[in-house]
This record gives sequence, C-alpha cells and structure tokens, in this order.
Amino acid sequence: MRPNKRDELVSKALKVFYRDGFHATGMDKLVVETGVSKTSMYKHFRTKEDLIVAALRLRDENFRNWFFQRVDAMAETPAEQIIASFDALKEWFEEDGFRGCLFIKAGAEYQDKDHPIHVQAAEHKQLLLEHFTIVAQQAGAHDPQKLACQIVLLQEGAIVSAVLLKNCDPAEDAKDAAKHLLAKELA
Amino acid sequence: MRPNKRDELVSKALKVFYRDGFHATGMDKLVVETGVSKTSMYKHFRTKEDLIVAALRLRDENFRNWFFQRVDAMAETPAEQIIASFDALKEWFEEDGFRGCLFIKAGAEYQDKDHPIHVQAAEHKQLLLEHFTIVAQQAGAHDPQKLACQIVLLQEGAIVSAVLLKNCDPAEDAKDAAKHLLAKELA
DNA sequence: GCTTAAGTTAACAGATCAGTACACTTTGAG
DNA sequence: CTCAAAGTGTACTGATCTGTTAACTTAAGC
Repeated sequence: MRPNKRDELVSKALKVFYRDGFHATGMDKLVVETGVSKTSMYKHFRTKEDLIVAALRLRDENFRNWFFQRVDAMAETPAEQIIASFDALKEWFEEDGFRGCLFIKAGAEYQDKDHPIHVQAAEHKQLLLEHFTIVAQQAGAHDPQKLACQIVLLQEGAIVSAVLLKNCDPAEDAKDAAKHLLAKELA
Repeated sequence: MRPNKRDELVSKALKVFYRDGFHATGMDKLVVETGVSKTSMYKHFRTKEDLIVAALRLRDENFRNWFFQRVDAMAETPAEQIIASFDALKEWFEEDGFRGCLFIKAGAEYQDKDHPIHVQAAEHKQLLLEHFTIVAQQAGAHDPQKLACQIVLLQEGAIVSAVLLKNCDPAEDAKDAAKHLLAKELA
C-alpha cells in the first residue's frame, strides 16, 4: 500500500463526497471515479466510514490552510483579519462548484454526537473557534471567547445562507455585523 | 384516501426523517413505524420525494407557528421581538431530541438547487427572512432588509453551532450580537 | 532470479433500496 | 343491501448497498 496512493484516493473521494453527499455516494461509484479496484479500496480503508473520516481530516487541513493563509494575505492586524475572514468566505462562496460546508453536511447526515464522523466534523469547528479566539485575544478584545463565538457564528450563518438564500449577500452582511461587534469589543 | 390519514402519515414520517435523516430512512422503515401498509403508503405518496416534500411543508408550518407565537408571547414591541427570537431558539435547543434544523439538513442532503426538496428548504428560510424584514421595518430600522438578513444569519449560525460546538452558548452569543446590531440600526 | 507486497479482475454474498402487482378485507354512503 | 373507495398483506421486481473471496498480475528490493 503506497501511502501516496492512499492520499490520492482520499483526495478524489473527498471531491465526490463534497459534490454528491455521503449517503448518496456508494463505494461502487467511488471505485469507478478513482479508477482503483474495489479490493484495493478496501485494503486502504477498512470501511466506508473510515474513508469518510479520512476525507474529513484532509478537508479540515486543506480548508484551514487555505482560509488562514488567505486571511493573512489580506490583512495585517488581528482586528483586520477578523473582518477579512468574511472576504475570504465571499471568495469561497463564488467559487465554481461551491456546495456549502462539508462539515455542516457531515454533521447533518451523521447526527449521533458519538459517531466518529460527527466527532470529526465537530473537531473542525472547534479548531476554527480556537483560532479566532486567539486572534480576538491578539486584537485586544475584552471578552475574546465571546467575540470568537460570535465571529464563528456569523461565519456559519453566512455559509448556510449562501446555500439556501437568494437575493442576499450573506458574506457582506456578516462582515458588516462583525465590524460592529468588533468595534464594541475594542471600545 | 381519508385526508386525515395522510396528515398522520406525514406527521409520523416527519419525526423519523428529523431523527434519522432522509437518505438513511427507507420507505420500509417508515411503513413499519407508521403501521401502515406499503401499498397504502404509495397510494398517498407517489414517491419518497413527494413524502419528503410534504413533511417539509408540515414542518415549515409547525415551526413558523411555534416560533412566531412563542416570540409574540415573550415580547411586545418589534424590537424586543427580534431579541426574543433568540430566547425562543434557546428553548428549542434545549428540547429533548433537538437535532438541528430540518431544512439545513434537507439542503445538505439534496444540494441541487433545482431539486424540489432543496427548493422547499430554501422557501422556509425565505419565509423566515421575509417575516423578520417586516418586523425590522416595524421596529424602525434604517435598513430593514439588511438587519433582517443579519438576524436570520445569526439564527442559522446559532443553530449550526448548537449542533456542532460544545462549551458554548450560541443562543446567548447570538442574542448579544443581535442587541448590538439592533441598537446600531435604530440609532 | 526469487520473494513479497500491492495491485488487478470478477464474481459473489446478504442486506436494503424504491417501487409494483395481485388478491383480499374493511367501511361508509346511497 | 350494494357498490366503490380505501385499506390490507405479501410477495416480488431490479437496482444498489457495503463488504468479501479467490485467483491472477505487476513491480521493486535483496
């Protein structure tokens, strides 16, 4: 089992899961789309669940890397970075093939809080929250924990609204809201 | 086909879909849980998709009724009602068997924007948005549309966070954020 | 060149999926 | 009482689901 082969499988599976959903994607479809044999697939991953968890882990890494780097490139100070995070989100929303947040979808399809897939999804959100708690702290917020919760909350809300609402610019509205909350917290 | 029988089926199916998800719930399971025969089920609903859409419609009606009445009971003025909506959400989050928002889950499982199920989910969110646009207007907001978008965004974010984040009080944080946004909009 | 691990094809479980066919029973209105 | 609508049980498609089995090929390291 060449380890890079495994990574390639996870990466391709991730795309299909993101595009079509978890329950709606069968192993047979994945086998066809990755061009690998079924036997080989099951040598790399004991179960479909294992594959999904691996895909979520990869997505977590990819997304956080992209998100934080993009924010870093757009803003210098911590306070500006909090605001810039909504510009980064807006870029994401406008990407071709944007289909919402994989972790929200994972949490929606696997609702049991003890389920490994749900746990993995929750972990991603937790890591985002921790990151913005630190940034809020650096920005000098009176209550960094609360501000971070609110920022993440606005981000989640913007993602969901970007998927389900028309004639609306959720990233812009969320950014505007974040500006006010930030100003309050720094005053 | 007695119409009340149909309503009963939709109501029971709704519970199962909410608890277990859409793809994860087969018609066989629904037949067992409702105690109806499969033939009868398919006389009431041409396809599973039809049943899901009917369940979403019922949920939309039930939820909006409950939500708006609860808010009405808790607050008098439009401005207070906007804030009270987050107290109502909190009550919902603390209910036994709370499993997040059925419409977010529907949108997550049926991602194609033209899919009837996705359309139905989007409609629910649109109706909420319209309601709060009117309330924002009554409250005397400078930009009722923007404020309503932001309120709905905070609500969605709170729901998602209530599902995926621990050690956090999303309803409280969202309420706090809403207070600031509202104050700004009325100033 | 031999061994071994990683890969292949292809068929097969056994369960479950949405949906149908058919023959039967219940029930309510005229 | 009669008739039609609404309901029943059960068995059945044909497809798809996750996962397995067995025999074969490829390729790299010693």
